[in-house]
Amino acid sequence: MTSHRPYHHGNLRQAVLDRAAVMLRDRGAADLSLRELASDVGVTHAAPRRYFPDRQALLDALAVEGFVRLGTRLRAAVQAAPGYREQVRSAAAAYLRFATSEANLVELMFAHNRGADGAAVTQGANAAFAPILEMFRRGETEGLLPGRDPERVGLLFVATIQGVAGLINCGMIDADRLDDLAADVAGQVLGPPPSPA
Amino acid sequence: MTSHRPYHHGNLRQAVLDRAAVMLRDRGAADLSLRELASDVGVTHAAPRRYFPDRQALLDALAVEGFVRLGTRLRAAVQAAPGYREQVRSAAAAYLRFATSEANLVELMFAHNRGADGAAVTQGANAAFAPILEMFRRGETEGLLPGRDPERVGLLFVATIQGVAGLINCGMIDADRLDDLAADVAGQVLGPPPSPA
DNA sequence: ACCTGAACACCGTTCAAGT
DNA sequence: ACCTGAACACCGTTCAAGT
Repeated sequence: MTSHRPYHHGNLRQAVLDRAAVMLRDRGAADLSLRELASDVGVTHAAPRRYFPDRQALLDALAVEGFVRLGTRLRAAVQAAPGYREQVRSAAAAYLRFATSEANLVELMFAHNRGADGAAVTQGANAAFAPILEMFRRGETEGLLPGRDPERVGLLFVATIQGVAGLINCGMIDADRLDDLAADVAGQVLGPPPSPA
Repeated sequence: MTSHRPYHHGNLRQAVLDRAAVMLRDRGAADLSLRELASDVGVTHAAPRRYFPDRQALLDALAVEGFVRLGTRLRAAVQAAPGYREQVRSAAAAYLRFATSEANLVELMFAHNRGADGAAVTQGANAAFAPILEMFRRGETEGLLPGRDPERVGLLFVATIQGVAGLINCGMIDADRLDDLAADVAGQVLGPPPSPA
């Protein structure tokens, strides 16, 4: 009960960010209050302003963190799968799992009203999608993408999977079709399977 | 200058909704203030509450209106194109044009935190996508979708095109690739073109 | 350098009261 | 039935002042 405590012990920026991530997941970006955040972390309402000049800066920082996490998941999903075709499906499933379990975060990550350094978010997004791009580039060198630009395929893959995630999150697709749809998306970009019949 | 005016002359609900649509387009859903809206329309802040029990109800109503407009555009785009393949590309292009010119509205339409009667939004979405579904059902009966479920194709089509729109709106794809990408998406769901070479 | 505390203008929501 | 006006608890943002 040491009263009149000094300032803040550790890293205030990260403490605010961590608490904000919880608040975002539970209640969404619209309900994210800087004052409540500061109070939760044990600091006055104006203190976080040293690290986040305004509310949007905090939201952007959360989006950047989200893309870091997504990139890690995607890289792991690709590495864990044995062959090219399985990698595409694994990446799709990992993306859908992340996007549906962190719906509020993903909505923020792809929001189009950003703050002064919104470029950092776009840069984070590109970094997160790097494993996807590398995967399709490998597919090209292995001759599995006949006559197709791997960048274009990667772009459509990301768009499709993000679109599916959005339709699931806003209630237009049943969530239990997740793995089913991941395979569908993979099949669409890859073309028909080799010879299942 | 007739002072001390009576209540409100016309349809307050629609007046608020119309003004809100402008505010949404210009500044986004986060900046939409019921008090400012009421003031703009010439009524006290509590008056709109008769028609929109809370802020979210207004946002949901805007989303429903958005889906009505989108459905009209999609139906027109399909009807204006001569053949099946052109219809798919035309619908894709129309969707992308709508989604990029009304970025804030589309973001709201696909938001996943909705109010008490969020089911009305989902219902509006399904109605808007009906022309797409009908288009692919026709494609099936004409034998142009060999061995594929038209509902599934329609779902992936909408997801992909909505995903592309999202990537454009958040700055991850150049907007000038719009028609190019529309053709790409159409090509992806339709398979390779008949015999262009 | 980092945080406090007061102040400003705004917000959504509620509700008794007016016409 | 429809709207007003006051009240409540909350916001983001600013800034002089403290340590």
